[in-house]
Amino acid sequence: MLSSTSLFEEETTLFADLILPVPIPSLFTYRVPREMSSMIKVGARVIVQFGQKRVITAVVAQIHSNPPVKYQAKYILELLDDEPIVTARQLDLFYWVADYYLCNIGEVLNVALPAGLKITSQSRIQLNPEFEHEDLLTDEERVVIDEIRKHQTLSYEEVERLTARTNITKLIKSLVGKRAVILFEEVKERYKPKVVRKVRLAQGYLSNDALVKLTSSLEKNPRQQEILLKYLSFVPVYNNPDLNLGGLDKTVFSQDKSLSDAALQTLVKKGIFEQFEIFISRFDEIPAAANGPIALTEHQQEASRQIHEHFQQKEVVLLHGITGSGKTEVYIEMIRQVLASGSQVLFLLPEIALTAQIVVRLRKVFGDVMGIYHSKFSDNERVEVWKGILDGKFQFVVGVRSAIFLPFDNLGLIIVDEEHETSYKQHDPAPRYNARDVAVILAYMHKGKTLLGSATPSLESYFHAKNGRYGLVEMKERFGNAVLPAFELIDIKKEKKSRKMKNEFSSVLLDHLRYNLEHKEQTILFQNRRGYSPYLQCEECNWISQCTNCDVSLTYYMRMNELRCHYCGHKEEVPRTCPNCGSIRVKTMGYGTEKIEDELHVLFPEARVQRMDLDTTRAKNAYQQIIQDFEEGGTDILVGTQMVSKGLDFDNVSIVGIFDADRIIHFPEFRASERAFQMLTQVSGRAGRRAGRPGKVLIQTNNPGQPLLEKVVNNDYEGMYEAEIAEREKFGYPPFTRLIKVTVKHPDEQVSAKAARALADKLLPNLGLSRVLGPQPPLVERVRNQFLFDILIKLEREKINFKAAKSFIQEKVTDILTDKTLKSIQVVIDVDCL
DNA sequence: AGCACGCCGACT
DNA sequence: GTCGGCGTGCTC
Repeated sequence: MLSSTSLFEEETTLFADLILPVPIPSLFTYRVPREMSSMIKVGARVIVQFGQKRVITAVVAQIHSNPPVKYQAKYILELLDDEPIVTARQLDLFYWVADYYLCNIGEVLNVALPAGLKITSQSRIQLNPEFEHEDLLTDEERVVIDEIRKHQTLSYEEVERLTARTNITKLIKSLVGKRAVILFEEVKERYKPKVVRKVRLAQGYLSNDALVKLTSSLEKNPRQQEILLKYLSFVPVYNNPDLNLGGLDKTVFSQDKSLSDAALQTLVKKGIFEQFEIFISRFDEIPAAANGPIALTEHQQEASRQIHEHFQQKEVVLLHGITGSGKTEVYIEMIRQVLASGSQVLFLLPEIALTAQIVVRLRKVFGDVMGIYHSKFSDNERVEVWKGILDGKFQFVVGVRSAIFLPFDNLGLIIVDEEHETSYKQHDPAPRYNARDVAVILAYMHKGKTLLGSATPSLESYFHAKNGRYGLVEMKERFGNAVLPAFELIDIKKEKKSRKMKNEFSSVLLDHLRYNLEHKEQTILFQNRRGYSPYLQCEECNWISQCTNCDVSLTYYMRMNELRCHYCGHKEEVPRTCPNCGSIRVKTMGYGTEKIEDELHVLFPEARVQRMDLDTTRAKNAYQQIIQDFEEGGTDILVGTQMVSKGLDFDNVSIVGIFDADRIIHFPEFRASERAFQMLTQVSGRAGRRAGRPGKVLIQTNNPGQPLLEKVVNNDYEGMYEAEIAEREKFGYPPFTRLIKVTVKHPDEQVSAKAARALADKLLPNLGLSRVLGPQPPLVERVRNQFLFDILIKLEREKINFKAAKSFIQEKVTDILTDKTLKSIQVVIDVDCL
């Protein structure tokens, strides 16, 4: 009362609205403990109890002093960060993503934060000190109690191992009920900085005088003297006392077996040495290369000039540069300029391209101001990139799609390389965002620019560029006189008729393979299908290997001798006879990379063949290993899926062979032509990279006359674009419309169908027949025992209020989910689905 | 998403 | 009679 009221006001209780990394639409309000009030900031992480058992990390979205009226807020348990770990800009972006892609803010946070920044809570049990009635325990419970007495506490997993039962909740409940044990939560921060333990001389011993005295005083302690001498040999403080500050790594002493660790300890105890720890980076320190501008060719300079010019007016520029036109140099020049102006740069790449050569190259140019954000990195490494951006260590980040969520505060430029890549779109857990599109928004929020690059741009981007929404820059010359590869279309039908085929191989392809082997040149073979064969079939009764959980055939894997489902991961043993009729005439049908590889071994026993697909690159360094091997000439023929089409530049590849082009071209999907053109062009680009000597691309097809192949052969992107865009306009597909796919899932086909129908009926009156397609079952009707129905909604770009339409759709979905007969369905909304 | 609560079939 | 199945509803 006497003291100032302002002091009193400062003590009003604060509340914090938190974003929890769970799929719940609302924020949650917690009470800020008094001692935390002056410390807590928006964007900091806190730990809270959520529900009965869970303890989770949340991020502060708002701080205020309005106590909630309908419930009693719980206290925040702990504040993890003194400074925000999520910036205000990021929060804006998270909200934008949640809003645009129709998902919960918590789901965005969940993909944005690397796992290392989320703490885990693990339930553990300990003995209740007041436990008395031991006689009440069952034998099983007694075993658990004995074990707790031995180890103080046990985790759930440890109890599970102890009892050999699958569900231990009942057991633990019973123990709690008998007042034998107490449950508690152990909270662990996952991120551990990497530390180095060091020692250095204490202050008083730094002068030469003191050192001499010290050395002689240790005459009687030879072990300690040895340590001192060792230290001085590494850190000559008598020459330069400042060196002492950095100290010496303790491992230097521990690795030398002749030195005594005990003696070192004594020196520390005596206060002659002092111990300290430093945090070090998990990333190698690579200094940037000499900073002179790289020499751009005339074409590259021109492209660079045009990009700058467009950026005067436009937020986004599309750089359409054919394979080998030297886009990378243009990027490097751009990055360098933006960094020099003091802004940050983000360079996005599709997942597989990131491990490849371009990263090495960029690292060489930019050294350790460049951070790498990649899914094959460990949690700790990812947290280090995150923190490195926050405290200014990394000005430039090369990363995969989730890198758009990193804590930038001043982005000048985002480059999206291979912008047409579908892997920029996240499919499975929400948010189902497209990093390429989010990048444009993110750059805009930072008042920076976006540069999209591709040899085969997506129709959407090219459309925007043609219409002046984006700037368009084209690079149509191959770098350093390298010529485009020559194409040959091989008519499989003809070859079959004249019996020239050897299984999947045409005689033309075989001839070229043979030639290449003899001349020690390398070949890449492309078949966009994993496994040995996509299915097995009985020749007697036509039985086909099928997944029990999904409506797809099981792919046969010869090496593993098993059948696998590519949708749910289900595995089966290969039947020796037909499970239906018992016949032994079960044959493999169709072919994948494994079969091609296998046949190559038979056809060319001396050839060194490598396969590169999802199955051979699971291990952390497998991908790099295969590439390195190929680069060094250890492989003659590389067989692979689309993985071989991205970001690989090899000098000695003179032949690229493509199997089954027809399957890619005629895939039942409206984007098939675009995709096929992109894929075939990208793979073809792997051939003939060497100046002055054209490589050759052999495409096996049943129909060499089809227009799309003609366009691939002539490298006629423009032609493909014109033909496709006309179709898209005619049938109302992107880029003229935006697509939203609503998928209904339920284990009961009838329920699923009924719900989808009901939803479509709710949408139709307002949106109209032309905008609502379906419901129809997707290509694979059943996945993981759930029956799927898709409703595709097409919304014209300029005509329809997209935001309003989306909330209308969401409203109708909520309606359906409250219907008591249908509420058990799952609904997935995919905005801008691919 | 988890997790608790609650109501119906096969077993010590 | 219990154990355990998963449908439903809530979490500040």
